[in-house]
Amino acid sequence: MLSIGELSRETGVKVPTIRYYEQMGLITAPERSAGNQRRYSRAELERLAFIRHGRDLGLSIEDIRELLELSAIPDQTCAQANKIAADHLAVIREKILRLKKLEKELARIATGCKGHTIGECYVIESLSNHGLCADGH
Amino acid sequence: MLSIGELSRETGVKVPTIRYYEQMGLITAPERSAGNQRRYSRAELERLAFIRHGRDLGLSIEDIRELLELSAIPDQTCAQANKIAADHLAVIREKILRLKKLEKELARIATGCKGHTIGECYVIESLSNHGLCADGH
DNA sequence: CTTGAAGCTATAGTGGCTAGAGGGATTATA
DNA sequence: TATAATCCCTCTAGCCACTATAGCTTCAAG
Ligand SMILES: [Zn+2]
Ligand SMILES: [Zn+2]
Ligand SMILES: [Zn+2]
Ligand SMILES: [Zn+2]
Repeated sequence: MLSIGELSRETGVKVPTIRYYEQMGLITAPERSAGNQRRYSRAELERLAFIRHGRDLGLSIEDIRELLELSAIPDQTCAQANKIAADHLAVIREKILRLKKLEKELARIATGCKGHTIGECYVIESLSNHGLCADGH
Repeated sequence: MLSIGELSRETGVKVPTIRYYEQMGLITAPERSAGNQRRYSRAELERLAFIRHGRDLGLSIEDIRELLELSAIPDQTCAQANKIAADHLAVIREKILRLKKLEKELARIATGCKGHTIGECYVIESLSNHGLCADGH
């Protein structure tokens, strides 16, 4: 049996976050010690590691909740699990595209200032005037 | 003089967001009509457009607040404005790098499932086992 | 003068945590 | 066994940048 601190160290999930996940119903309330402290089993550690991995991959809590529910039914079709992964990949790709556009614009803005005062500053001018931007963002 | 709705249409900033910016002190409380409704001048429209452009470029409210304060002092050096832009560019580039790693991992996960049931699902397996991941994320 | 859109304030909710206050439990050492 | 250090408990509030709702008032067009 692990204390919440040990579980935290083993999974890399911070202690208040573990309690938060319990409150959100992502993990069930564990056993308690005689003095009312949480005590976790190995199965609970694995579940938390699954959650952590999902979060590290950028999945939302709700996606993870659904994947956890699915993973409890080994005989069911995995179409929905595949869809969650595919949808999330699409979201990440869109984010990358958006950020690349921003990067282009910001690289121009951040390197374009040849002046020395605010009155001549290309950064300030660029923010005042979206017409200087190449892409629509 | 513009009503808050007209200002919203002209800048693309939603009405509740304009009120929120006022509350945050990013824009000053405008004149009011006889019936207590907000009335904006062209100068206020330009200030809001500046804010909107900053947000579209991903700057934080605090960065924008600082840039607005700087822009009021045309004779001062613009070093700080340039720094805000450069720092933000660096943040965006880091985000892109992180998302590209995620994309790689997710592309593998989302396209790797050859099974049909949860029990054989590569998505579920990948989440359970970080060892399958190439990069540390 | 009526109607419907638009505006007002105040409060609470979003996601995913994180921080702090004010205590109780456990464990290691003396 | 005493004590001190560390850990853990609950509860509440805060973070960011909005967004939504409720219950009301004002405005502009016909
Ligand atoms: Zn400059
Ligand atoms: Zn622009
Ligand atoms: Zn599958
Ligand atoms: Zn991994």
